[in-house]
Amino acid sequence: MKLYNTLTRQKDEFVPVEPGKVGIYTCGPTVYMFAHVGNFRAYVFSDTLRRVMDYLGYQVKHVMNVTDVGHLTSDEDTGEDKLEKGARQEGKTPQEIARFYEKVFFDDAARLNILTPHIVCRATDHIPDMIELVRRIEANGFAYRTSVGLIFDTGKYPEYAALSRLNLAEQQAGARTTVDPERRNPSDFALWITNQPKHLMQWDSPWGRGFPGWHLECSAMSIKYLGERFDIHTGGIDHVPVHHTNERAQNFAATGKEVVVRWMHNAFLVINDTRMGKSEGNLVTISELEKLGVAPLDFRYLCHTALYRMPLSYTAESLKSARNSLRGLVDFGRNAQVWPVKDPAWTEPFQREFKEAVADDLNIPQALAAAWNIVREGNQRQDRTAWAALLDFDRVLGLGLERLVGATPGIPDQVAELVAAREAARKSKDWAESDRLRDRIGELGFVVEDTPQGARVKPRP
RNA sequence: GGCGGCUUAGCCAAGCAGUAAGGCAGCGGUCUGCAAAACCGCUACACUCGGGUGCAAAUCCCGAAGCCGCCUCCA
Repeated sequence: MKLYNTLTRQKDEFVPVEPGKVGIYTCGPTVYMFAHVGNFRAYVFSDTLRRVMDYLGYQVKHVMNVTDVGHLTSDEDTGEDKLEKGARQEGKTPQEIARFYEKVFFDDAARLNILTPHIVCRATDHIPDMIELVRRIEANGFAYRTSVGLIFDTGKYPEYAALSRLNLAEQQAGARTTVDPERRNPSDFALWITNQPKHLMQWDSPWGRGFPGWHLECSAMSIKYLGERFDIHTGGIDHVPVHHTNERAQNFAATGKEVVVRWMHNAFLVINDTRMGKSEGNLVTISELEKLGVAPLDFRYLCHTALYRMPLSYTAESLKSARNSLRGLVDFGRNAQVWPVKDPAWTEPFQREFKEAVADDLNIPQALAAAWNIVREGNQRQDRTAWAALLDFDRVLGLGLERLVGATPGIPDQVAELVAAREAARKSKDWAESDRLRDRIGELGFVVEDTPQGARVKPRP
């Protein structure tokens, strides 16, 4: 299979570190506020990556962090911790805040059929691992002290700019932040932050009481769970220049190796020609999506309509399109599941197309096209083989088609009575009464469809 | 100022050198008491614009325009 690598800026053949296995580390949520649909595009992406790897027969180990400390509100290594700010605003402890939003995150993820990573690790549970990693970094001569704490010396790592292809000489250092005169290089960042007495979450360390820099947790935990050389690290494209660049530098400083073989980054969800972000004030959560009449899985389908590396338009129209598409797939399943199996082989070319598409840097749009071709031809053939193929595809798509098809919403007794009455009216060809009853059923929020097998009722779309 | 991305039908979006996937919407038809649902069919002589290199370019190169992201926290 081929996968894009941010480091090399090209698609190349995936060769696992250990044959038959793949280790994936995903930059997880900072749990101090609700995650929005833009965030979730990233997790649909990493989930899809995991599912594709599994589909192609790899033994997957998927690790994701939960950031519950150390993520400051500014990058000056002196600002307020996000968790603590949230706690102060809501009158709770940082841990209460973190656990609350962590739970909401995983509840939302579950509604998107995002599989829980095999290992979910909280930063605060790994402080000793982080301290140990910093010891190694310091022992290897990559750190120095300032009044802020222990600082990473990016000047010691010639490869520092490679991941994001930074032009450090031309970068306008401190263009939007104040320059710390104690730093040797503008890009240097804090490994361990001390002298912040107002900070609630503090731990003892060889460098004094304090707390870890943001980038540290991902280095420490990815190495702990996946080893000093692992296959894939995922995250949003915004993490390339700072977070992942620094992580990579830490990894090298501690181990002397290129720890991450392949970096993969998803592009943003674009809403009204701008990104979705807190400062943009255009956040939409999964719950709010449902208020708009859009199911979480409709959103998952939307994510599948574009390549993960391309910006995806999030509009009322694109959402509606995704919702209708998913309904189409489900409606097909309702019909197809009762057809006989006629020719078990005709879907094979499409299945091959599907597999090739997902193995080509996760080209889900192309894979989806194969699925729809099966739908069209399946309809013509009236062959359940089509449905079996779609259920196989769903191992990658994660739309839960089988469950969606099986889901039969409850029909209120009142509606059932009206339907029965209408059936009687139709039998006696009393069309006026029949139509009146259909309108009445419609007012109650249901649609009745006449089929050869009798009336079928479902909630109005 | 630096780095990067995008521009394909009404909308979303694949394709990345061999003559435009797929979905949504729309239109026509079959079915139906009428509908709905479902199904069948149709819908870009063309890929922002201008040059260039190829037998061949949406696809490669150069240039222009528009839009966007990152270099503050951010998926």
